[in-house]
Amino acid sequence: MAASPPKYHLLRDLTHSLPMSLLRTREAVVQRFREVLSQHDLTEQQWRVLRALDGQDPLETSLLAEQCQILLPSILGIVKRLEARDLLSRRVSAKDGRITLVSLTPGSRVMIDRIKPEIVEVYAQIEGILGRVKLEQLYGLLEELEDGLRTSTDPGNSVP
Amino acid sequence: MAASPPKYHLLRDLTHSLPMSLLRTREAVVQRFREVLSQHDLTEQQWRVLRALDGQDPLETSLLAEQCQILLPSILGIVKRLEARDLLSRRVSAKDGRITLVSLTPGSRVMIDRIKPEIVEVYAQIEGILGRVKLEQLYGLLEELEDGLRTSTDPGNSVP
DNA sequence: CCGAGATAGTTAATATGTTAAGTAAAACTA
DNA sequence: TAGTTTTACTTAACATATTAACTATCTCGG
Repeated sequence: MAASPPKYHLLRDLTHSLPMSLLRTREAVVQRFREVLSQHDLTEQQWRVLRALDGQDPLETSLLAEQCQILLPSILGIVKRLEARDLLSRRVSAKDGRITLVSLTPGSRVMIDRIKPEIVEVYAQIEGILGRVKLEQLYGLLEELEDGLRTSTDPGNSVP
Repeated sequence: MAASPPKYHLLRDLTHSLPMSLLRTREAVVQRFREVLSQHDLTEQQWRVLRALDGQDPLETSLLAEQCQILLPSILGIVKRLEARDLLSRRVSAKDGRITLVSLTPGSRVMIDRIKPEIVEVYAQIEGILGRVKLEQLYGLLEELEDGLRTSTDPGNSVP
């Protein structure tokens, strides 16, 4: 008979565990982007921040962090470093003194427009590998798993 | 008509970019494991190292790093910290003075056996969310994408 | 055996990731 | 409205990630 399916009651070998698979694939993907971004002296995270602000310009720090999937303490450093390079500006909200609004600068807008097409290129490469159908399928599965994990926090926590 | 498919010649909104999807899903998954591991004062990376050694005990540093998908400079610190806690031991290879062999200790073996079942539990939860079929499908797509990315390094690099 | 070149680790310097505390400015409540 | 609680950051402390430079061995061809 055909190869038996993996047995989940035992531990899969490390190489094929889900966290590792996700990590390895992500690393492979991000590597491509990093090659482009490093040419502009940007880290992947810094680009995420710039990208997030592009289009919804003044954004408060916590929303920015959430969209970038970066924790507040990390975002703080990233934003400060970008601010030091005149790629971001910050100001305290007039309505709420606790909120800090972050926005792009003329310099970063130019930079973003220069980088975008290169990034689009990378996406095209990736699509070329899996094909649009499988790529959409992958997005779907990832989202389904993520939603499932975030919904059913622990055995018994539907809606408080 | 139905919703039109995403247009890849434009940039997907950040939230739905592939690196972000992979990151978000991985974070959601890893979060579950972290909850277990933190009870044992282990980080995700430290557990990866212990898991990798479990079964193929004395392993040289670079192979360990490769299997854990962790770069050498990082592995070094992780190993040293675990060594300081008597969870790992290191010795220079007799045959090759450049190689450092890392192995588990009695203490870490006990610890691993105690943690394993809890980790298996988490895997069961995850499988329960997607179901075995979709989970396997996900593994397949991730692997296919990863292999594709690693193979076609750049437009033109089949075999050197 | 000798020196060039390849290997396996280490260091160093920065940038992030993570968790726990600490702070100032709202929003709430008695 | 004073006191309490919540919110949005900030700091601090420690663990990793990433790239580059450096060191001790090895391997090899001559």
